[in-house]
Amino acid sequence: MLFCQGDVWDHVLFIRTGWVQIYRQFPNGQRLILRFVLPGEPVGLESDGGAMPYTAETMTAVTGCLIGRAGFFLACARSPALARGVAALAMRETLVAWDHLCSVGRQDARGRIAALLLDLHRRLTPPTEREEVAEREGAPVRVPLTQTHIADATGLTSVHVSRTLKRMRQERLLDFHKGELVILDSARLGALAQPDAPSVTLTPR
Amino acid sequence: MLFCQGDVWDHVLFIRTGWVQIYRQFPNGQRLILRFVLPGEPVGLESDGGAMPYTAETMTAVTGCLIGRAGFFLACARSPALARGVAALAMRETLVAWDHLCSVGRQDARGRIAALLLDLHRRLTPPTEREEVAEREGAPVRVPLTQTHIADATGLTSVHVSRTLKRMRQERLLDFHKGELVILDSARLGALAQPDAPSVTLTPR
DNA sequence: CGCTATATTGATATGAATCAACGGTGGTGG
DNA sequence: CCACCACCGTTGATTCATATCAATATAGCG
Repeated sequence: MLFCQGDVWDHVLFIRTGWVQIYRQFPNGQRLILRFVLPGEPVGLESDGGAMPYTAETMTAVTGCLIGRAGFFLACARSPALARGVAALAMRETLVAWDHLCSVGRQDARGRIAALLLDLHRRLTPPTEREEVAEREGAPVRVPLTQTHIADATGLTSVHVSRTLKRMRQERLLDFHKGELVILDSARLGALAQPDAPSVTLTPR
Repeated sequence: MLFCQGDVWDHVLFIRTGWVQIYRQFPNGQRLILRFVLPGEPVGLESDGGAMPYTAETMTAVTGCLIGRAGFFLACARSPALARGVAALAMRETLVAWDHLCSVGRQDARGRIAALLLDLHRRLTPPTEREEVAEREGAPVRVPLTQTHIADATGLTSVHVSRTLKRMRQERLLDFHKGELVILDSARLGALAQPDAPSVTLTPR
């Protein structure tokens, strides 16, 4: 547990290895995972300096670079390039949140799970290996999630995630078992996850 | 229509008066409203400079300040304070998106609508008048939304929004008719919208 | 060994979507 | 002035997706 919703946390942590989950918890005991933090990504940037509006908890052993919040923003004030980079990071963060929002707000269980697992799979694949999509299909990737994690990230129930994963396995879309993710048919999965509409074909208004 | 998903839009627009909706559209014709932009807020900041990943459309007559994207970020590069401000803006934007995500992912129709309308009502009320919550109850506020807007922002159907608003009206929670929003019982509405869990009372893990 | 967390499966309940019809309203043009 | 039309909201009947409740299996772990 890095910090808990409500804590004051005057640091920023850049993950080098391991996974972290960022989530909100609700009075009724439910929670919603906002983001999985992978190596190279920051934790704790989104804050006004007061109580953290979310919880950060490690999912595996984690190493990273811990920086004091005040010092970090002091450095930003001295380096416009750094400040600009942080702004770009934060804006990309918003776009990621909006993708997530669309997935949860407008897709069914299969679509949400497809979107989540495809996104994780993509982020875990070095960009140099892109374009060889077919190559990567069938290769197992280590993804330290439980079905409960998937449920909490997609706004579903773990029971329903279990059923849906079973169905997707039967449909030869993917296989997910014991933290091993195998993408079997990225084309059909991508269609399920409904990538952004080709805006050219949409009549505006 | 300020710009359409897929367009290149090399500007940033700061709204002075009027409302703008930011949304994603999907191949099947559905859409999801990501954000309502109110006076004082920016449009088009979240972008990598390429095709816009969302559509921005005016909901009323709008005035504002239109700035070239390149010039704006040039100014950021010269003024660390400005860059820092933009970064803070973007981070707050992410927190807003996460609130929205929680609402859509973990609440029922009443909760989602309550959260949306309370949020709009709060943003429309000058901060100087805070603490006089009871005062503001019962005062109608102009909110230029249709029920379809509410549906597209909450991930529901306009049919279901109609039924749910009727029920909330009968429960004396609020009244929304023809763009006039009246908050009747902000306490019960706030409970429905499930504000952040009081993290102190939650046992971590 | 029993503990706890995780996954699976079945039966049932429920919230929301869908399909369909209809009424009001404002705008537009004849 | 009226006829028409597009949009918006309402309501009812029905279907469907997902939640809920409950039982069981399994595996890791101290």
